[in-house]
Amino acid sequence: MEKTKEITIYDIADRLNISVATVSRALKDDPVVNKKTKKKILDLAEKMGYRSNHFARNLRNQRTDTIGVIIPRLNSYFMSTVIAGIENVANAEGYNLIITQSSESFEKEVASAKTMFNNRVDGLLVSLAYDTENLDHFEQFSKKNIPLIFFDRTEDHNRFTDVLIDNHKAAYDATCHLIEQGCKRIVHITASPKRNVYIDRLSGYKQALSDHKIRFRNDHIIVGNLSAEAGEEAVEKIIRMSPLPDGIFVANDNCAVSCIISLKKAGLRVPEDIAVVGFNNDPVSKVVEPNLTTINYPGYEMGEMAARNLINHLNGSVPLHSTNTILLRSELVVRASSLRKG
Amino acid sequence: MEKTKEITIYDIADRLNISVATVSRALKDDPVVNKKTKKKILDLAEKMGYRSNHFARNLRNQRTDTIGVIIPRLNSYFMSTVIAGIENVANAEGYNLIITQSSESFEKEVASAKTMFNNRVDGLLVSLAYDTENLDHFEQFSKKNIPLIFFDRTEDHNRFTDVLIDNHKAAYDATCHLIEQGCKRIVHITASPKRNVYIDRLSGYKQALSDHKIRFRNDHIIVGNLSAEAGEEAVEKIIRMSPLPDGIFVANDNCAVSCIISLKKAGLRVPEDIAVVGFNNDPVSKVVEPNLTTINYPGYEMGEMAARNLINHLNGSVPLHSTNTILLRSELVVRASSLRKG
DNA sequence: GTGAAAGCGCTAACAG
DNA sequence: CTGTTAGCGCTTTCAC
Repeated sequence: MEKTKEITIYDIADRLNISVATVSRALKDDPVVNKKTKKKILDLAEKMGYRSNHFARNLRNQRTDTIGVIIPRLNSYFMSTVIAGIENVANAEGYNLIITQSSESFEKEVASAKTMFNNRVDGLLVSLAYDTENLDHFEQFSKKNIPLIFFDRTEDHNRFTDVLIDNHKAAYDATCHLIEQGCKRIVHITASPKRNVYIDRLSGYKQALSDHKIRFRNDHIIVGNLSAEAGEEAVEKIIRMSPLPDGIFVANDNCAVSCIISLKKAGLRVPEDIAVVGFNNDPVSKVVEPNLTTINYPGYEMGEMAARNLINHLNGSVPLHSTNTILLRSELVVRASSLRKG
Repeated sequence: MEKTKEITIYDIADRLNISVATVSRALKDDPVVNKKTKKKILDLAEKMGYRSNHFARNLRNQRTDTIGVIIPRLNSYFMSTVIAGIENVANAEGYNLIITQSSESFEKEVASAKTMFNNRVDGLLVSLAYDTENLDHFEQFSKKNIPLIFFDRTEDHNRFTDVLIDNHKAAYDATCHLIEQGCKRIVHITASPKRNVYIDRLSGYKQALSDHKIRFRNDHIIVGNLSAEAGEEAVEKIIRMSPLPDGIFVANDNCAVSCIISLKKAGLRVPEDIAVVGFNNDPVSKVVEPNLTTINYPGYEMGEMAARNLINHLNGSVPLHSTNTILLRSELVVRASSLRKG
């Protein structure tokens, strides 16, 4: 695995009989260097195949131009678009991304945080694992004033910035929509309310019921992991309920789609017997029949926003802790799976 | 953005009145260090919040423990699973990932390659952009003996390793299946055959026709970008063909699903009037009605395989250029969209 | 405008 | 088993 020798600024300096200081300056386009000298240096550097050594530079500069990203899983359309948004902004600003997946495990998240810390990322973007219960593993960043932004999945705190949608309101809107469509017995399928997103969606759901004088029933909450399998299991429970529910609000699209498929298999009509609303606006919502009513969740924008904000912190143009929560707009997208009127 | 001072091995050495060399050794768990000394060092390091400086280390070691990944886009289920596979192996082996998207643009891919080069990745995993026409931008890696592996999307060459499925055979199987189901006029929807995957799928399609004595017709090839929109446009063309085709083999699932939806809108029955087969086994293939027959494409395994292979090269346990092509198994998954018999 | 030189933090001879 | 020391390649004062 031997590599051919790297060209350094010393090689260039030698060949040109000038000092490394001048070469270093020329390479950074320092205006203090004589134009002709600069041109000579740049030309020779090109010709010799010089590339700057990031480590030497980082060692001096104490920065890495790297942003760390910790996400639960890279397996949803939503997360892909978030990453795409982050990548887009970060690359344009000359930052690299280091991405790790916590696989929804608190332990792996702690390990990831450590990796990021040791790699001295300049800043960190995090969407929390499902069962993360405290943020102690991020204290090290806050101690060193390394900016950290949570997106989508967060946790109560008052030290970092969050980029979110208003999950409470989105869930409220979704539930109200079902009620307006005539639903009176609405089941909510969600994940165990440890994470903000599920807590807030649940509270929005409850609020909508309460505002419409519908009594909240605990047995109308079905908790699972929001997978396709969870959807099937939930439907099994639902069809055994009496009286039969007439609406389902599911906290993500994949599970909602699975519910629709299972309901149909069970001989129920969607939306006539049971209306369904999902969450995320995954492309699959336009494939399932009937098409799924859902909440449009701006993943790409969320990624861009989180990255932009982080980089603003890094550039010092925005002081740390100046922003606490950035809310992105989301909206209900009504499709056939919930339309029982007009 | 001031950071609190970092602890270095010098600080530890000072406090313990020993040399930095010993500290350095202890930190790497060098067996040559006295056990008691080692324990003292490790304890103090922990207590002082020491973290090793990767740059200083890299500067010395000339390696980064970083693997670069260049992909066209992070927006498909397939690509997400590939990345998950790569990430899994890389993390387990102590490597970090730097990921960039070429956004299907040759220019961005060249820029990405340069970024990777300047970041001195130890190795590189690449899936080529759609319109990449030459591999000149990867020559720099090969010159420096930096191992480079292409996965999925590749290009003729004889210098790097490829990790692939047998696209020709998969397409052959898919087409034969349609023929066995009684299809005689099979349209193939694909992307412009610049990339191996599309070239090979086309050739598999042709071979299947020829083996069944069906004449190849140029107007049965519809070229687009395999998006959902491309699917709609393709169907518009198809329904104007006379005689009407009775089978469609689409080079990816998203587009195939869009075709099914459009065909149904046009009043055609799938599979009775037109049978459809896709490619990738994206989860959406089990949502569309009828469920989509497709090729199961092992993305996660492909990612793992590519990463594992690269790391073997890096560890020197496998000499560079020792393997040229790794073929992964793929298979036809028959579902309702193509079943016209039995 | 340019140069000399002191590190940034770590590792690996080499010497003891 | 431990210490001394010379760099890895670059940036940045401080002189000139």
